[in-house]
Amino acid sequence: MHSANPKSKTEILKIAIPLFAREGFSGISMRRLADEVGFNAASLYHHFPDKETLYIATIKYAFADKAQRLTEPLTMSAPPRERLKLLITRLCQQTHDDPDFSRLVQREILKGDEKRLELVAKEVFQNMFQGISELCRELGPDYDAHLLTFSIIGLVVYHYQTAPIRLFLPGGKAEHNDPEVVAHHVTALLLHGFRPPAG
Amino acid sequence: MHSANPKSKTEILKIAIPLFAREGFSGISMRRLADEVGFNAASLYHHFPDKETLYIATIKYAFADKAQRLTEPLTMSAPPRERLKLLITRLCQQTHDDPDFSRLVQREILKGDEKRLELVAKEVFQNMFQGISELCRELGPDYDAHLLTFSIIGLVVYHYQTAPIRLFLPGGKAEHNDPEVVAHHVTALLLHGFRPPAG
DNA sequence: TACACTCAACCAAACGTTTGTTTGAGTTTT
DNA sequence: AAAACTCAAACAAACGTTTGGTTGAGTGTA
Repeated sequence: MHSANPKSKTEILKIAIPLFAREGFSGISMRRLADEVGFNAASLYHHFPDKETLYIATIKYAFADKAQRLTEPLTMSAPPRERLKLLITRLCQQTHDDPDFSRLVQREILKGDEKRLELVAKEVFQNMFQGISELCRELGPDYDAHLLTFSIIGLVVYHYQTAPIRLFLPGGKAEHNDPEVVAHHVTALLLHGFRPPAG
Repeated sequence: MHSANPKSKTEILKIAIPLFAREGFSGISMRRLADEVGFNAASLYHHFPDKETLYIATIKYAFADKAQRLTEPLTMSAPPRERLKLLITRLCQQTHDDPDFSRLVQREILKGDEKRLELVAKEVFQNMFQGISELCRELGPDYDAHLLTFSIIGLVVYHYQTAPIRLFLPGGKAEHNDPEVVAHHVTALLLHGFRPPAG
């Protein structure tokens, strides 16, 4: 009984994720990737027909199951404000722990291929987006739910996106990357705006 | 008095901005850039010693004077809330009108070269950052000014950054890119949090 | 047990193309 | 005439990809 061995395939993808995330599609050659895996460049073509297929497979692999993890805090039964706190905390942890995911999403948006963006939107973000939107309709019924949803995500994602440059600007500290610190800040800002209650 | 003719040089840079912004450094070849300019590839080497120098010149050219325009609304004498509204409105307009600037900043952060990030931070963003930070200390004295400053910028920048994918998510409309709509939304959220006053 | 056979996995070498860059000679401008 | 500018042609290196294998574990037959 012969079956395609998925081990090497996913091992290639695991190594490809940070490479493509940091250097981009045209920034990583097949030889460079093969070197990192410990293969000859030709061996990559045994598992994938060409570079673009390998890249798309890398993205799909990096995005797999992310949708579930992101929607998890939304399914809990708790007061809206508690669900918001939980969501933001989880979002901060996730974004902090897996920066390559954010980078790959960023690069997909920068490339701007509509078909691929539509796929990513529907398969990765749609569930989380709708969950947050419903929460927004409860907590901020006077706002546009679409705008507010992206504001919540943006407050978290943009913060970690700009981490490398924030250290060079006044007041930047390493502890500003602590997910709990960020989550507390974002939650307070969303709930109360510029004038938070004491504590 | 002989000085290098800056005309061709800046014409090259003007054309290089959108190309590098959309495709990245390794995504644009010297031949491709020369074609767009209407030159032979070799001619580029009369104006710039190599590709990297050309790229850095492109960034500097794209970033020039941006610092001034961004700080302009901060110098006005008006109540803090008015200055905030003005700042956010201008930030939305600027980000909307010049998407390539945001893209180049994004790519610089993605690359993560510390020396170049330090340069960009100090020469492009420092003034604006400090101005917003002072405004933050007036409007939201209970917050960390550094975190709050990045929250303000992030609310605007992330919104336009994600424009290409927002259309594929529920509730996305073209009018969500209107700077006035975005400015109104962001200002209300910052001032009041989830529960804005009527109107 | 031994033998022949299959097939996924891997690699060395080479393919044609594209890359960044250089050269040298021509054209335009001053 | 001198300086600034442009180009066709060529360079080595790196690129994505193909070719033609070798290997070793699994399977069926005797």
